[in-house]
Amino acid sequence: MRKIPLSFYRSDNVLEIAKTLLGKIIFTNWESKKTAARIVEVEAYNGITDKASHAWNGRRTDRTEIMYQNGGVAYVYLCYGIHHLFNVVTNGDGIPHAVLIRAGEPVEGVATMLKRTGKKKADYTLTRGPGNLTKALGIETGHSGFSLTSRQLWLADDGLGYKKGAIACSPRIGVDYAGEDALLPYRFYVRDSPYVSGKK
DNA sequence: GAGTAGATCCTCT
DNA sequence: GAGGATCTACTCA
Repeated sequence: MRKIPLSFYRSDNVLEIAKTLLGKIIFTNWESKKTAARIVEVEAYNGITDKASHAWNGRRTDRTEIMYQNGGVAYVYLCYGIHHLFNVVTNGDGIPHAVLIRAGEPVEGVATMLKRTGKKKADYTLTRGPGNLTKALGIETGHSGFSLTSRQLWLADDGLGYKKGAIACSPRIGVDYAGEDALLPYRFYVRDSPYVSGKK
């Protein structure tokens, strides 16, 4: 198991990074409670030419400023007033690429996840969907800007790789407002994981 | 089982 | 002041 190095995030091919992130593991470790989930679903947000991205057309605000940072930091923001969405910022300084982590499989600290989410038993709803995932991992907007190589939050590679046939792609979810860009096949997921969100 | 409303608050206009 | 990279529960059939 090795921590993913910063150089990985600095690639200019956000689609490649998104695909590669499938099977990797997100660790969080705050308040002495360690939790981890294996990523099974992601979406790529391709910078200023992508209407679905917050940074579309070079929009730059206090909130999106994080996306313009050098790759390897977390971008967390609140959606619908309830859900925290966790993104991995990629590419170099000044280029607002990001990968939204949409779903994972619990790996470690399931008891802690159950406590955080208020669920009684671990089933596939625990880390299915971006809102549930961040809740289970304890990620909140205050963690936006954290380095992904820090001691509290990091991504790791345990050597597991999915075969090409096990990975599928599709248009992104919940971005109908983005016009034709909503049709781009920028969502990648593990085909037979019950933790993948969206239609069954 | 399918469809829809409500929750709830930060961010940008 | 409106709306959103969502989820859940409830209605109706």
